[in-house]
Amino acid sequence: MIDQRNTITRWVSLLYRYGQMYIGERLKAHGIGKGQHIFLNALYKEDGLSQEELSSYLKIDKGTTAKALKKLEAQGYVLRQVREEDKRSYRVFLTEKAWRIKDEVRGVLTDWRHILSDGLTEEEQRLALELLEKMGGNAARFIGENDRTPKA
Amino acid sequence: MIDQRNTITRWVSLLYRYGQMYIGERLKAHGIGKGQHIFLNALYKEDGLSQEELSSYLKIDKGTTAKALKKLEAQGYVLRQVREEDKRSYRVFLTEKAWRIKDEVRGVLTDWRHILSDGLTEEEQRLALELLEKMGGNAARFIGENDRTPKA
DNA sequence: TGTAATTAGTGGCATATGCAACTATTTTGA
DNA sequence: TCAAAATAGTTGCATATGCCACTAATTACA
Repeated sequence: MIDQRNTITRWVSLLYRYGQMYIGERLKAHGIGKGQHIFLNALYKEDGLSQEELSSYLKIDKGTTAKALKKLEAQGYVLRQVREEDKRSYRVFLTEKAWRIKDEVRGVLTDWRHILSDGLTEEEQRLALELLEKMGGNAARFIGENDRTPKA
Repeated sequence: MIDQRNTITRWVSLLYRYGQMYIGERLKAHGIGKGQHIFLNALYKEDGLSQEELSSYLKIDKGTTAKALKKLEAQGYVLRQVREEDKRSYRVFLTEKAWRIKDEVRGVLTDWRHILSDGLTEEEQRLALELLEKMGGNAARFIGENDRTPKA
C-alpha cells in the first residue's frame, strides 16, 4: 500500500497515542486515567505546587489541570489547601493514598520507556532524549512566542 | 522549581500537543480540525483507500476514522463510494475542493517539521527520524501484540 | 489611596480519541 | 450448502484536552 516511511510528526503522534493507551491500561485498576498520571508524577517530584505551577511546568492548559486535579481530589489522591499568602491559589498535596502507590505509578512510565528503548544502545537513548529536547524546546519557544500571553 | 530535564515520554507528549495546536490553528480557516488533516494527507499520497486501510496505516481506531471522514464528507472534502466487490467497505476519494488545498494542507506539516528542526544539522534530523522510527516500531509491536485483535 | 491591570482558578463548550456493542456483508469450513 | 466466524463500518459513551469568558484576589501605578 502506502510506503511506511513516516515523518517525525507521524512518529510523535503514534508514540503519544500508544503511550496514552499503555498508561491508561496500566493505571485503570486504581481508577487513575491517562490524563491524571502526569500530575501525580510531577507532585511525586515536588509536592505542594500550585495549579499554575503545575500547568506551566507541564505546559498543560490550566483548565485541563483544574479538571484533572478535581478528579484526583474526588478520588482522594490529592488535597488542595488555600495558600494563606495568596488566597487565589492552592497548594496541591498528595495524600497517604497517593504516596502508597508511588512506585507503581512511576513504574508505569519507566516500563514504557524501557519498551520504547528496546534494542537501542545507551548512546542512542541519550541521543534520542537530546534530540527530542531540542525539538521540544523549538516547539515550546514557537508556541510560546505566538501566544497571546507570552511567557517570560 | 522542578528541574526541566525531562524524559522521552514527556517530550513526546509536549511535541504532540504543541503540534496539534499548530495544525489546528493553521487549518482553522478551512474548517479542517486537527483530527482530520492526517486523513487528507494520507489520501493525498494514495487516493481511494478504504477506511480500514486508512485506520490500519495510520494506526488510528476505526471509530475515530469513521467520524473524521464523516465530517470531511459533510464539508465536501471527500466522497465515499461503496466498493462493488465488497459492499461492506468504501473507497474514499478526495474531491476537487480537497485537491485545491493540497499544497496548503501539506505545507502545514512541512512547516511544523521545519520549526522543530531549527538548529538541527541534517545528520541530527536523520538520526531523530531513525530513533523515533525504532521507538515507534517498538511501541506498535508492543501494543499490537497485547491487542485483542492481533495484527498479522 | 483607589482604580486598572494582572493573576489563579472554575465552568462551559467544542473537538478528538479509544472502546465496546451493534449491523451488514463476506469468508470459512464441517 | 449453510451456519459460524471474520470483517468494514457506525454509533454511543467516557475521557482528555484546549479555548474562552467569568470570578475573586492581588499588584501596579497615577
